[in-house]
Amino acid sequence: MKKPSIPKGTRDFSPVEVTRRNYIMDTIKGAFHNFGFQPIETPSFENSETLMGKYGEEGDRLIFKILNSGDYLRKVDDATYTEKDSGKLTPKISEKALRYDLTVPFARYVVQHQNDITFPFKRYQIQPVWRADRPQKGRFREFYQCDADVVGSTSLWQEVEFVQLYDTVFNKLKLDGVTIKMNNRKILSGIAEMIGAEDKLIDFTVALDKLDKIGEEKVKAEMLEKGISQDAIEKLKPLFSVSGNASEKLATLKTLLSVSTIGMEGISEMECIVNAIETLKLSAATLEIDVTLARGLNYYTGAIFEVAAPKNVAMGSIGGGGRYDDLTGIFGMKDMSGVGISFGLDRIYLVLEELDLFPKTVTANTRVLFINFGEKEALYAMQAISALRKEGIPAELYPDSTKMGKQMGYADKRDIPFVVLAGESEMSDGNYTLKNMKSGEQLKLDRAQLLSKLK
RNA sequence: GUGGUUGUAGCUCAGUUGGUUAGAGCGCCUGAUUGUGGUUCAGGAGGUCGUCGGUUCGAGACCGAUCUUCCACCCCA
Repeated sequence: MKKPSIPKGTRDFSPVEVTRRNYIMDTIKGAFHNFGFQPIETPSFENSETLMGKYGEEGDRLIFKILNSGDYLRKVDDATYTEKDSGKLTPKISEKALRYDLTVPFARYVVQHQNDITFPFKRYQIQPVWRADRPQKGRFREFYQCDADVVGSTSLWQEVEFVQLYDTVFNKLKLDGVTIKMNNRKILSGIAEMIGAEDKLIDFTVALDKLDKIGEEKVKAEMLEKGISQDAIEKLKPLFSVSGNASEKLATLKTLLSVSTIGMEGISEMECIVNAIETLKLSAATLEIDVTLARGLNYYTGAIFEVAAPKNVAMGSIGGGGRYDDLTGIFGMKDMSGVGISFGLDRIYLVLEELDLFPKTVTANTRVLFINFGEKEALYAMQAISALRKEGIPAELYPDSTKMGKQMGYADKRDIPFVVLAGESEMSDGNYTLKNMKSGEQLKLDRAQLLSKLK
């Protein structure tokens, strides 16, 4: 018989994995609450028109489309069918699609429920999203995002709080050495303006983003290839060597971008955030200015964040976010600024695993197993089990009265620390024999003693 | 979506230039041990070699397609 399997890029989670994932999720949730965010949930699939075109051309390709139900092909006209143009056929046979991220559904939620929402609205959302990508290490086709966003406030204090939120979570997870990289879309625009390549902003930033990965020369080559002039690239030169701490970098940028109003605006925003964080201090993370950071440009308009795992772990970013002044604009609601961040649960899991940072605490395991000696003995055991459970001590009875070796082996394999043996002789004395599986020590106890011993 | 890579027992993997009945370790089951697990010993079960097709007298091995794994690109958590 063919062995069953699961689709590419999806995973099953074992009890240990679920426990560990819950540990991360509970930590993040706790911090979200602590910072005043409220939870919402949205459907796992949306109308296609809600998602399509919101993530760029590449995004559209990676959205999982859901086939219409019924005899969907019959409703397609012959011309469209014969043409075999997927782009034209898809909207006719698919009207729903799986959630691709949590930000766009959130924007939809805000616009749809605007009359019931009190602004500024701080929401968090922890749900799976789906991408039809090719899986790699730390990249799956089904994965969880943990997002926190605020809409309805342009205050830079939000950005400051998000930096603190990142720091709080990583501190609680004992994950030291993460770097929160920060940039600002306005600075990128300013640079493009300065070199006279405003129209090539996206191409220019995508190339710039690769600086630490492929090096200065290759970045220049890619820019040249995208039609950015040699002259313009020359003007970028000082940018490649911006160094020092945050304040020093800002000072350098100020002289470089003095000609650009928008660039200066970005610098002053970053300055505000950096100054606040310098006073408030971070404990687990470092805030770093990185003018080459350029993610999510399809909607970010101000601050851009990306969190890098500690340097000794080979892992891409474990979180990201930014400010988007007009996210709800795509659904017809103007002047609603938003800013938010996201935690990559699956990647954080891999990092904690690699650094052996999961707490050793005994997982929500059974504390005591009662050996089953038969009907009468099982009933006797159940009385003690009920009493233990009432005290909050996880206890269970081996369901079948099979050979003792098998029952003991079960306790051993499941790492259950105590076993109770209660057969005829114990029953007649009103006792229970408690065995410590680690030391092998055995004690005869009455029910009250058993309870206090297992507490 | 582009290029490469991987698939043999429940798990980790051997398997020679194509040649008879495909192996090991771990795990599992049974017994030594009918009220004592983790150790030891003896025995046992388990595989249409990812799938489909092709070459050949003969394919786990060679060829093609497809699925899967991992990697790079693209992009991203």
